[in-house]
Amino acid sequence: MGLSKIEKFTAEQNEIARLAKALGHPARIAIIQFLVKTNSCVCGDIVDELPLSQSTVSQHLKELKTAGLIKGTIEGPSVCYCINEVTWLKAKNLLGDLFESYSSKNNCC
Amino acid sequence: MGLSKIEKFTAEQNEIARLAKALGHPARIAIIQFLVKTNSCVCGDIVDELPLSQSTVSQHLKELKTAGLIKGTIEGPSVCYCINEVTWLKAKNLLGDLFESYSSKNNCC
DNA sequence: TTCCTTAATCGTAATTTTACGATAAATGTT
DNA sequence: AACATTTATCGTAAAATTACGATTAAGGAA
Repeated sequence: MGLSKIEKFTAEQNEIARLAKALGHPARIAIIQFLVKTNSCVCGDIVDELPLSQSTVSQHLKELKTAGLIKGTIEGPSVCYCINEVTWLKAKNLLGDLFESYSSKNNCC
Repeated sequence: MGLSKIEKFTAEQNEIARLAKALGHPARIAIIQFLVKTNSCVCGDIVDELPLSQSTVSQHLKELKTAGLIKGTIEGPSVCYCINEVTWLKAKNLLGDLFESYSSKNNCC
């Protein structure tokens, strides 16, 4: 079926999974790392940074944008992308809390 | 094509993406949260906790196990699962570093 | 041994993802 | 206006994901 039954899970579980899934491809990690490294809007250079075709990169950018992790603003003929701080912090907190919630004590196997 | 060109990216990018992808489904988040909550080996109760069939849950468990995030030990007729601490901490660090690497200063759009 | 329980695997189907070339749309330049 | 640049979208194909029922495998209980 390929379609997750999102209605069966909590809003938080769906949200965490949605954000993690958006980060679940090396190209998108590369895009994020590039945006973080330059630490400002990046206009037009992203395609050149990736070993993928322009259309494929555009698709990955769209997925990151749909997930809310980045945002793009039109700047003349090109588009400038940067990290979307609000969702970025939400992802940081949700995933951070998940990782923090585990304690190695009582681990029996 | 559905196949990511993992050879085009760095080992770190692939590793982060691989771990994030494993967390990219609400059922797997639910499994992880359940294991974290009980904070010990969970034997046989996982299927009952999820709104999915036994075979589907088994498939999700396998993906988490393949990613290294959980481990299962055979305990009589059932299998006990728990968080795999080593990979869990690796994921925590890799994703943690990624989220920490972003600073909202100089954000222009 | 026979039965029951538990979990993995198989087979299958629908959907999504990944990827690329080609095309379209939008803006700036000459 | 004509052209070049940049990015999104369309069309397509291959592969992966998700899901379930049915079956298999393994261990414990009667």
